[in-house]
Amino acid sequence: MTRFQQRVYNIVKRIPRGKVATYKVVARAIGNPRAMRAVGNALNKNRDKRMSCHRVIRSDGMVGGFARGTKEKIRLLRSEKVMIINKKAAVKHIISKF
DNA sequence: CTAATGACCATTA
DNA sequence: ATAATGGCCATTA
Repeated sequence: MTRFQQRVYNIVKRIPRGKVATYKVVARAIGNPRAMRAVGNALNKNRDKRMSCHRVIRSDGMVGGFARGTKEKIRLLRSEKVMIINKKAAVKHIISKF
C-alpha cells in the first residue's frame, strides 16, 4: 500500500452514505490538485469491498468507471438513494468540499 | 532509467 | 450537442 493510496482512501472513507464526490475534489483534498487520474487508478486497485469507492464520480456528473463494472456502481449508488439519470448523478448529491 | 497504462479533465473542433 | 486531443500523474512493466 503506497502512501498515495493511503491518502486517497482516508478521504474517500469520509464521504457519507447517499453522497458522492468527484475524482478531482478528492485529488484536491489530498493535496495533489492535478492527480485526479491517479486517484482513479488508486481506487481501481482497491479490493476491499467494505470501502465505499463507488461514491467517487467524474466532475461532469457521469458515474465513471468501477472495478466490478459500471452497472454495479450504479446499483450501489441507487441502493443508497442517489438519483441517477443516463449514468449521471443528480447534482444535489455531489459534495464539493471537505 | 524509459515507456505504457488508465475508475480523469478541460479545451478544441 | 458530441468527438477528438493534449495534458496530467502515480503505478507498473
